Amino acid sequence: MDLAAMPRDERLYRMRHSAAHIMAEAVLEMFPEAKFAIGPPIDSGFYYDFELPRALTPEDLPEIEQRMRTRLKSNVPFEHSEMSKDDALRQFSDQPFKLELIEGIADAKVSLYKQGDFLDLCEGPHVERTGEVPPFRLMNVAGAYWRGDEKRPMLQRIYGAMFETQEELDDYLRRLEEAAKRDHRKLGRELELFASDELIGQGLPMWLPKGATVRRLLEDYILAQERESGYQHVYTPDVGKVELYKTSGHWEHYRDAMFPPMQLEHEELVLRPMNCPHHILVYRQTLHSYRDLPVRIAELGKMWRYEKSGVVGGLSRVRAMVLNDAHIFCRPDQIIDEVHGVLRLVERAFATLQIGDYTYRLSLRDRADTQKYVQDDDLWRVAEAELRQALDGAGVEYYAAEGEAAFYGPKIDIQIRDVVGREETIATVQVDRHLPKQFDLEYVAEDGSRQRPVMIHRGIIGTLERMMAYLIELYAGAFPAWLAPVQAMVIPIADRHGDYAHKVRDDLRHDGFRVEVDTRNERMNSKIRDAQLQKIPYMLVVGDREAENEAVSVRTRAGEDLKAMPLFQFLARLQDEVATAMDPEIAGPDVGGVRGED
RNA sequence: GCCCACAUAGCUCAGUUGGCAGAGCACACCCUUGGUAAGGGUGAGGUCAUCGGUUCGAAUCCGAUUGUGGGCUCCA
Repeated sequence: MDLAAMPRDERLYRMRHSAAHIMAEAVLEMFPEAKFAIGPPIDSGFYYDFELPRALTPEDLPEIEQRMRTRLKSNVPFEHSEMSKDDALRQFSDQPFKLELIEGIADAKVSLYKQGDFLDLCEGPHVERTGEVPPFRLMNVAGAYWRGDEKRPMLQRIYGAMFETQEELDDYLRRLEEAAKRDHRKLGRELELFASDELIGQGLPMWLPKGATVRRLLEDYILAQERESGYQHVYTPDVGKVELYKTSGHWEHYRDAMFPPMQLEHEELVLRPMNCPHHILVYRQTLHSYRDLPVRIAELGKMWRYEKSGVVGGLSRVRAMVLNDAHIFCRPDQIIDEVHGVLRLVERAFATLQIGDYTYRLSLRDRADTQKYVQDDDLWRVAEAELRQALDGAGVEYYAAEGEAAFYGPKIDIQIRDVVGREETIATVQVDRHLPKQFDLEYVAEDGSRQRPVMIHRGIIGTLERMMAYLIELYAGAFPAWLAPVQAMVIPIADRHGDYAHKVRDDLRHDGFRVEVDTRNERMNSKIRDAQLQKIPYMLVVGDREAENEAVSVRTRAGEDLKAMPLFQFLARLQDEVATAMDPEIAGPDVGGVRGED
């Protein structure tokens, strides 16, 4: 079949898959004793897993690449064949991973592909000849468990990037470089947003003054939104007795991710991995009437999770985090409305934050996994139906994903992608009938009977840590004016303008803005450069002319010179900009402007 | 947790076969007082992540620990 006539996806699939085979051939040539496992195409290229006599290093990649290029030049055909399973078992008798794969095949015959002398168990399809494989680049070596199972052997995986043309490949590599530039860990240090210290520990970052300012603004924003939507905020402790988590079921289902308990005189305390049990106990403090429901209990709740040492990093994966958390206790007939309310809050917050690229995921349990999820088929079926109904009613597109549910029920997760394309959950909504039962929650119904409320777990902006990591990368560090840690830097031209510069700063601060004066003994040019690198939205240059006229000369970080204007005029402009940004319904669809600014 | 790599000044990084610890930026001081992306000079700053080993001698070689990065597994 003619490659050019195929859909792009299929063409790329064949090319990438073929490149994986060629790489396996090259690696086997270098290491005749190598055991090779599987090598599929992926989004950006391909990989292949091997068990090798020694560890590969990045220095090995050029040689493997060179051997691959030689094979491309030889332009030999990919030949398809079939053989019986018995023959295949003999053929691959010294390849344990292949043997396992063959044994897992249901058919009597297995499919194989051969290029040159290299024969691989493979369903195909491939390109016709090795010369049809386009430009590629071997990227890195990594460890990966055989069949993704941490109890099986660790193999060495080689990743390659591949696109149809050299231009596309170059473009991909350039995008990776751009992504690295806006990595929140790099910008977090450069912009003094957060830091970590060996003496504190892994996954426990400190929020520096500027990062803390942004966080506080985010907190203030979301708390205000929640108050407007009828949430009641509480404060509850970071710890609880082990007994609390035995009742909730976390101890059984979540213990591996919890910090070990602290032994006190007469009790065992644990750092909480979730806020739900505490909010349940808040609910239980009074007897609720059906008239009171829904009761919406919210908190910026700190949670502690004992994440494995290999996964923590930056702000996106930490061991102590603050979740914009809430639990809605409602009657069954209120569920759909409440879920809709949550989805509306998410959409509004995301619009304000200029988060446009997100997807809805319906996270279901893996039915085969009887350990991870509470066993109660009715509960799961009902909850799933409700979430689907809510999603359909809200008119949003979504996809279902098995094995992504909470242990007590299915979820709607709102997924975003970080700069290098890794998917992460930000917002979540979960309908839960399990915990209300565990804690014997009640409300008094119209007829005086005691009924069990349903509990909706939800987060709008997720954890402050992950949201901050995401926003740093989304904005490339150039926070919109309403969120910027410093909104304006006053730049006096000479020492004699210091008094006026401080007056400008104090006036703006008086109106609630975050303003600093650069009093260093540097030239104006140098101060502008530094304010620019700090991505401060406005630079206010003040010299003789401005001091005489109660004015400021305004320069934006985009490099635009707004010329001199009266201070009150700048103030009005800033007030207007902030108010507009914080209310996207006023702003309309065009709230952008600073996203991606570099 | 597992596989691999890495750790030198606050930051970004040099440091040759084991032989006196380096630069730029940032910081302090002095000169300079300026009009929209880096003015000049001087100076201070390091138990080369930590602990142990090999060696006449270790930033350099070996081991362990801690931390960081890329994956895997997991996950907000």
